[in-house]
Amino acid sequence: MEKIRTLRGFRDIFGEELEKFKRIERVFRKYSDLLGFREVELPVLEKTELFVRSIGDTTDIVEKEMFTFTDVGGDSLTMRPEATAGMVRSYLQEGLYATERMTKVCSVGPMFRHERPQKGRYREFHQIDVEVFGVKEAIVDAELIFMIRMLLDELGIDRYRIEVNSVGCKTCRESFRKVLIDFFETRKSELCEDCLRRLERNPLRIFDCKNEQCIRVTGDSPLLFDSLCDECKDHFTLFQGYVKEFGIEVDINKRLVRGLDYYTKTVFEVTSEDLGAQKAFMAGGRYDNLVEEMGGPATAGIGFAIGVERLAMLVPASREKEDRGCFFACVGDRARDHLISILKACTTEGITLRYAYEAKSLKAQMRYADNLKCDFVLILGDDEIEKGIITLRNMSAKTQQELPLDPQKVVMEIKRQVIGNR
RNA sequence: GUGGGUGUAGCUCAAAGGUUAGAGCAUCAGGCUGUGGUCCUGGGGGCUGAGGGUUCGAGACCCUUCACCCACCCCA
Repeated sequence: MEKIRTLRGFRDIFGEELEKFKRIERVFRKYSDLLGFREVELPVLEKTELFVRSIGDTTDIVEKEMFTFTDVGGDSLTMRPEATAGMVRSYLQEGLYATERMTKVCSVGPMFRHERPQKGRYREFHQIDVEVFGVKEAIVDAELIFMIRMLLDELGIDRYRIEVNSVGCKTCRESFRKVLIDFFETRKSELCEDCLRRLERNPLRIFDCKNEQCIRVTGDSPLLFDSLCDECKDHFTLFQGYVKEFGIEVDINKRLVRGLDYYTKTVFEVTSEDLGAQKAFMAGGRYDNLVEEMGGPATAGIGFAIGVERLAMLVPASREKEDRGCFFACVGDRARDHLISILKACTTEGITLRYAYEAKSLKAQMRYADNLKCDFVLILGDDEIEKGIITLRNMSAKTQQELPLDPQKVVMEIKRQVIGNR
């Protein structure tokens, strides 16, 4: 019979990788709390329309990467491919725009995109998401960069670049679009097939192309950054100044563009050369029109997402020594009768107690205990029972002592030695 | 969706068309009474990803298919 395995791009996450996930979340929650973010948990499944309207119906995500199906009632439903859409929906649905002057929220969970898997890219992947609604001032843009910096520092990651850019607002982007199309029309013959398609669709994304020839062309092209309107220019200048005050170095990448339609003004990406081709592991930006476009009041917004799988690849393996607890080795049926009382006492007092469920030779049990890297082994057999004692062996010190056969006293002694071990 | 690479034991990999497909690691059991790691001995474990073909003979060669990996597109 064929083994059933996970769907393509879906994985079991466990062991060392899961430990890194947990560490990342722990560090994240520390700073999201400190900076006043409120955590929310949102549905994984939403109406398809939510994503079509927010992400943009000509983006690749919406066109070919969503897990979409029709449910029994006939509605088109979609497994969320990113977090911001749901966050905006929730902000509007819960009426937060009316009850607080600004809103800082964050969320952690799985996202789904129907893409071809590769290094650092899966169909089910995890994002940590941060959003601020109702603040148009550039100081909050810088605050998010600061937050990113604190996270990276505490996680012990130092090989990365923070790239920033401005993609302007509706007005400056529209007028620039025409300039850009005119330019590329004159150089059409030099562009690759993909870029010719981009020219029709979204010419800004030609800047993303990895083809050398195209890169040469874009080198000669006018840049959106250089034709920002005064408001957008001022916003970016302020942002830069605040970032500098935080003492954070960022690289201005005037070619940086994002794949989602809703971004305005500030955009940023954190990249690492240690990740393979998918080198961006955090990214975000401002979206000052999105809330209104989704049917809410005109409300500024900004946020970013962390790709947890990608970030985990950069997190150094933790070398914290974990407490492997104690093993109970028993010889003979009479000894087994004491198992439950000892297990109860240990568990109550916070000591991990493990033992062999099936009867085995003492040698086998010792081997097992060693295998589990237990720090202590309790040995109980007929000899001990006769004398009313139990043997406690310290595995690393290779010493052992006799204790009275009393679960409470045994547990107290182990606790005392555990503290001494540290 | 497109291109390239790889599929052999739980894991990492051998076997240049010729016996019964091997090794290391892992696992389990022994090495005289009830004591772990090192060492020694032994055991279990495989439809060689699947299906077809060529051949006296296929893990190997050919075709098909599936899976995984990497890359493109795009994105975290």
